[in-house]
Amino acid sequence: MLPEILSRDFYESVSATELAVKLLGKVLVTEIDNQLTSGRIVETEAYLQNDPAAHSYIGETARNKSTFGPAGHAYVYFTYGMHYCFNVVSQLPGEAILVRGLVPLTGIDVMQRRRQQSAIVNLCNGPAKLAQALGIDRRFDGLPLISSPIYLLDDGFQVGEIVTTTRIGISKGADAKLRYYLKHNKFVSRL
DNA sequence: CGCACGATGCGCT
DNA sequence: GCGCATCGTGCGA
Repeated sequence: MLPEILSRDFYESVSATELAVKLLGKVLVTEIDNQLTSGRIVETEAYLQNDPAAHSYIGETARNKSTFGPAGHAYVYFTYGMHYCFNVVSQLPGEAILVRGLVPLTGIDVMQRRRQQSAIVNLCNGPAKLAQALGIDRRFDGLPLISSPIYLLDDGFQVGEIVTTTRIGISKGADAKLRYYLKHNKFVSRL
């Protein structure tokens, strides 16, 4: 099939956990200063309502505002004083899907330059790495994922077996199994 | 290889 | 002040 930009309905018609699974295999694209970069999503995490690990758990603030906005928009946050991470906002207020791993597809030379890293396996295997590789920063927070400079594509790719585990790098809500990744994929951030 | 830790900004208590 | 949905390096085995 011809690649299609995912429509509003894709994001609105499912729960956050379903969306986290449906995003696997889709292609994340950015176009910045005429530079096209893209990668296939192989790892996601769901952050839910009443979820102590979610940024929205404390209620709406300036930082997490985008997670309370429309589904299918970006939530980009800054952390550890140097890293950005990219999420897809889901339907219910405060819910979002963190994208943690991509297979680099287009613009690998651009990603290598942005990351100061030549090994392809190290370009997008982690949430802050893929944000840097695709040039995603604070300017992308709240943008709809429907057109340049950032959007998602369905190119008909069929995912194989999906593994479900606990989420990475959190202390509260650590036993919820809300992380999803494609089995045997080397661009997953951690096994 | 694995583990420990420092970098570094900012939102919240 | 503290702690963070991270990453890279440096050390020891």
